[in-house]
Amino acid sequence: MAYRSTEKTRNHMNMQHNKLVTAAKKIIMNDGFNALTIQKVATLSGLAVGSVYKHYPSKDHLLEQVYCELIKEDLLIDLAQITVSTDIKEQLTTALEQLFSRALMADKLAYALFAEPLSPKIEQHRIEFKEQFKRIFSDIINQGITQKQFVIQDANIVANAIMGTLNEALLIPLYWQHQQMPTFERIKLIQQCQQFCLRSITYNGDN
Amino acid sequence: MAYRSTEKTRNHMNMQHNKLVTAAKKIIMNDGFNALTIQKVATLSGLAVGSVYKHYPSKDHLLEQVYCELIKEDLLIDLAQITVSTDIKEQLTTALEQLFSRALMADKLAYALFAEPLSPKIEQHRIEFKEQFKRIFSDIINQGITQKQFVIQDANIVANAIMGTLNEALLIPLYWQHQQMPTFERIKLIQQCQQFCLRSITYNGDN
DNA sequence: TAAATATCTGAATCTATATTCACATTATAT
DNA sequence: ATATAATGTGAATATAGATTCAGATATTTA
Repeated sequence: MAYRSTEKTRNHMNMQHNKLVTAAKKIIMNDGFNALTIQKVATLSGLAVGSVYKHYPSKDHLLEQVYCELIKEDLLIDLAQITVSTDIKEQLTTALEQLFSRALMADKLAYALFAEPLSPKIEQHRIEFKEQFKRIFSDIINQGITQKQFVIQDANIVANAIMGTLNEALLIPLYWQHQQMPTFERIKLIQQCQQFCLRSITYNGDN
Repeated sequence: MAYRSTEKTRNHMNMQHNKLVTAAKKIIMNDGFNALTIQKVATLSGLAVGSVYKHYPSKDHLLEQVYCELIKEDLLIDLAQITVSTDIKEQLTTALEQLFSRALMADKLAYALFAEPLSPKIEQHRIEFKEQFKRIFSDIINQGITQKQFVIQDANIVANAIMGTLNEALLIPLYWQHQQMPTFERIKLIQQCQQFCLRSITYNGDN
């Protein structure tokens, strides 16, 4: 007589949900957040417009979730990689290399996640993730300063400058070149950004 | 019998036009480009909505003009100031100081001009102005490299990194602090950003 | 002053999307 | 098989803001 959710329905629900998220991610990776409309995700995922709202109360909720998932999957820095070495300068070098190379590999997506104009709700998440990235760097920098390996300065400002370099020297140029950058040039770009940051932080940045 | 424009009408036209531009600038300085609606400029300038379109064919045209005027009035770097010294390192120091201090003095406006999300049309102007700023720096840097005063590196990438530092280390923090930064802290911030850039470019950045 | 023409006005129109909702379909439990 | 309840559907609605336009007002010239 009654009707309760069962294994089968829950499975189906999850399938639908996956289709939805997959479609949303595809749109964002190709054309960014601002290109995403409910119509498009609905069509691409094979659901109806109204069904989208069975999974998320609003577009912003959908975008929030997708934003967080994408940044965790594709851009979050692997701390284990960084602490492989105990040498603080090597740690900094690795961290910079990871941030820049991940961003450059993620192509359009990195632009969307870091630089594309977003609604305030999602911008808030971006700020929080940026804080995470920055904290990774400011921690390393402060350690280096304590160990008298790095120049004495405000580590937070430097962390901001690193994020700025990422945006303006990597993501935005790449975006305006429509991702048409050959691999060897990408590697050179990563190295130059890395060197730029290292020189400002360590006493002998030219390696 | 006929009717032709006369001194008086042209004056009136100009007055109206001024009121319009002034109102637009006021809105942008207070709340940014995205807060500007035709309704608001109309109300604030005392014109009717329809009259706005006697002066500009579209909102974007109005914004374009205002964007360019604001950046020229408030942020463009004074080249004469820079070339006061013939010492290339001093030139770089002055240029950085000018860029950062002007931005910090312009408060919300600098955020609006450099960092706020804009429509593509206006973004194009922003890119052009940024190119101007960058060229000022890359020229100085290339000179310094030729004179063996600066580290050998791609000056364009460095110029981008400087713009990035401006955005992430100055404008955005200031914006999120709602411009509540005491003067002495602003000066410290400018100096730190300046030092950060100098260290990456010159051989002895700590002055 | 009247004819001719320009400018002014703001309500009505247009556009692009997000969101809702009445109805249709599907699944469950008996 | 049927009653009950969830889920699916997409046309209709809501919203915000840019743009237009028919009529009102103002200015010029004769």
